[in-house]
Amino acid sequence: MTEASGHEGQPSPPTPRVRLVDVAREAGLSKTTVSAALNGTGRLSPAVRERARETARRMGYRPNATARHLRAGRARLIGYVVGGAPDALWTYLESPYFARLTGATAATSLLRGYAVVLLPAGTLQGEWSDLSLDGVIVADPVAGDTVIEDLLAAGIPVFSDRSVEGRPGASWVDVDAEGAVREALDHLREQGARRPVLVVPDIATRFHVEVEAAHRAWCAAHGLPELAVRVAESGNGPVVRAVETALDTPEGAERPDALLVVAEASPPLVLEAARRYGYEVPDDLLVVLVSEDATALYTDPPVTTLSLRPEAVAEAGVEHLVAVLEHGRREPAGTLVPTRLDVRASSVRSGRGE
Amino acid sequence: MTEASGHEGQPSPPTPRVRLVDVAREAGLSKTTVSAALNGTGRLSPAVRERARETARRMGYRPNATARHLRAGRARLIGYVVGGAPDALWTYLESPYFARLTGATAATSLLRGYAVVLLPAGTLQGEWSDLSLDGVIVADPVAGDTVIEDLLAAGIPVFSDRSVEGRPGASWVDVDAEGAVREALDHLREQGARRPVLVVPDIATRFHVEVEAAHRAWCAAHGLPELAVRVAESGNGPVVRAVETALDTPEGAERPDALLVVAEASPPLVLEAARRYGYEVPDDLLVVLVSEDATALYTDPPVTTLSLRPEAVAEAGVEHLVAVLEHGRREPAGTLVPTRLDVRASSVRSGRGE
DNA sequence: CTGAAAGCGCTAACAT
DNA sequence: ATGTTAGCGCTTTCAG
Repeated sequence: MTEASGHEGQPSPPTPRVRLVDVAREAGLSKTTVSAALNGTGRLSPAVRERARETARRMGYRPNATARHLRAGRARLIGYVVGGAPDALWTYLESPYFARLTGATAATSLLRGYAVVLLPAGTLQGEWSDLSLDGVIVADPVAGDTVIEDLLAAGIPVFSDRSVEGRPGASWVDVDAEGAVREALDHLREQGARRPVLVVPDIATRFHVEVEAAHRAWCAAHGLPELAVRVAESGNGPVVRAVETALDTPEGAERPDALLVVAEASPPLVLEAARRYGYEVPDDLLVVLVSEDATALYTDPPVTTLSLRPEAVAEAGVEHLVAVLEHGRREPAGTLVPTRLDVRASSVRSGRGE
Repeated sequence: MTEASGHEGQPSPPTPRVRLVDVAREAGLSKTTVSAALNGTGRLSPAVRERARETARRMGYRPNATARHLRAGRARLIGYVVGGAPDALWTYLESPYFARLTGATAATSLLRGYAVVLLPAGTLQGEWSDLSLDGVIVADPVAGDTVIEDLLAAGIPVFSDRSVEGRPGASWVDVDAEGAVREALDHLREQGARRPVLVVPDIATRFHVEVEAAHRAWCAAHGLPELAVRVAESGNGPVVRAVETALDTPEGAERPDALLVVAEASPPLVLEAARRYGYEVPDDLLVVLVSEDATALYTDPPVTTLSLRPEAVAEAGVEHLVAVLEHGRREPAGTLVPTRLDVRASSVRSGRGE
C-alpha cells in the first residue's frame, strides 16, 4: 500500500522533482550546506548535518545524476559492443561464451563503479554518439574492425579483447589460442589419439586465425596428419553438420579418433552426432569442445571442455579500461588470458588401468 | 593509420575535448549559430551553416552528451533489472529466455531512442541511484518483489513483465500462462496422452504460480490425474533430476505417457534422460518443453517447444515504458502476450495415418 | 539572419 | 561553520 493508494491519487501532472534548492529553502539552509551534509563532505555541525539529511529524506529528495555527471566530467558509464557481425545485432547473447562475458563485464564494471550500456553488435560510434560513455569495451573484434577504428578516431578509450596491439589508447586482452590448442591436442595425444580432427569457424576473429595456425604447427611438430573442417556459419546446425563432415569418412578410409571443436556447439548434440555416425565416446572417439555450455557436465559421458574463461577476460578488460579512464594511462597494455581444460570422461580412454 | 601514428604521438595530457565555444570561436560565429547549424534547427544561411559544420568536423568536435541530457531533462537511458534472485546476480543471461528477453529489450529500446543499462538481478534502486535512468524495466519479479516497491516509492517509472497490476506508474506485461498450459496439454491429449506429467519450478514467479493453477484446473476439467513434480532449484542438473523423478515410476505402477517441462532445460538432455529410463520418444512418451533453446530443432527427434515469446514481451514492455516516459501516461496499462507452441516430432504420436 | 544571456541541477572555490 | 558565486557544456528564448 503505497502513498498513492485509494481516492487520494496524485493528479496527472508528473510531480516536479525535488531539487537541492528546494531542500535548502525548506531547511532554511544554503545549497552548499545541504550538498555537503548529504555527501558527507565539508565541516558541518552534526546538528545541521542531521537537519539537512532529515529534510531531504522527508521531501523525498533524490539528486539529479545528470547534473552530477556534468559537474564531474564523466558519467561512469561504459559501452559494451561486440565486434563484427552487423547481421546478428543481439543474438550474441544467446551464446554461452558471450552471455558470461557480458555478465562478467557488467559485474566487474560495477565493482569499479561503472555501469554497462548494451550496444548492438558491430555498430559504429555514430549510432550512439548521444550517450555519455566514458569508455567502450569492444568484445571480439574481427580483423580490421571498423568499430575500433571509429572509436579510436573519436578519441574514446577502448578496450578490446583479442588484440588491437600497438594502437595508442586501445588496451587489449587476448585469449591464449596457441596454448589452448596445444593443451587440448597434447591431452588428446596422451590419451592415445593419432588422428585428431579440428572443427573451426571460418572467420577472421583473431582467436580463430591463431587457432588454425597453432593447429598446423602442432600437427607438423608431432608428425600427425593435419585434419580440419571449417564451419562457414555459426550456430548449432552448421557446427553439427561440420562435425558430421569431419566424422563421415569414406568406406575403408582411416577414421578420426579424436575431435576438437573450437566453435560454440551444444555438447549433447555433438555427442549425438558422433553416435549417429557409429562412434562410441570415448572408446572410438575422444571429444573435446571449446565451450562454456554448462550442459557438458550432464551428458553421458560428461564432455571435456576447454574454457576461454570469459570472466577472466572481462575482468582484465575492465581493469585496463578503468586504468585509462582514471589514471589516464596512455601506453597500451595487454593481458594474455590462459584457457582452462576441464577434463571429463569424453576424452579419457577407458578400459586402461581402471 | 590514425593521426597519432609514428613519432608525432600526442603528449600524455589527455587531450582537452573540443567544446562548442571552441568551434564557435574558430569559425568566428556564436555558440547559438553553431549549435543551430549542427542540429539543423533555426534559420541560417546555407553558407554559414556549412561553414559551421565544416569547422566542427575539422576540429573533431563531438557534443557533450551529458550537457545535452541535463538541458533536455532526461538521459534516454533505461535500466534493466531481473527481479528476485539476489544470489544469482548475472547468471540469468545464461538462460536462453533471458538472453533473448535482454537482447530484445535492448533492441526495442534503441528503436525508440533509448539505450539499456544492465543492472544486477534483484538489486535495489539505492545501489545504482547515481545513474541517470529515465525508467526501469523489471523482468520477472517474484511476488511482492522489493525491487518494484523500491522503484515505485522512488517515483521511477517502472515496467515489469509479469503482473504488477493496479500500481500507478507500473505498467505490466504478462505471459499468458493459462493459455500456454491449456494449449500444451490439449495438444498432448489430442496426441493420445492420458497421463501427462508436469515439471515446474517451485518459485513464486507469477507465471509459475499460474501454471500450477492452470494445470490443476485442466486436469480436473478433463478428468485426468494431476501429476506434477516440483523443482527446487533452477539449472540443468536439478531440472533433469526432476524429470527423472517424474519418469521413474515404481515397478508395476502406471507410467506417465507425456512430459510437460515448464522450466528452462536443455532439450537434448531431457531426451537423454527419457531414454535412460527406457522411454522411446515419441512412441512411449510425448515431450513438450517450455524453452527458447535453439537446440530443440536439432535433436533426434526434434523437440516440441512452447515459446514464451521473449521478443514480444520485451516489445510490449518497452512500449509501455516509453508511453509513460514520453506522453506522461499515468493509468497503468497492461499486455497479455500469448505463447506459441511449435509442434515437432517429439510430441506427435507416430505410426498413425502415416 | 545572427548573437547575447539565461539556466538545466549540481559541486567546490572562495568569501564571510 | 555557513553562505555566495561561478561554472560544467549545451540549447533556446529573446533582442538586435
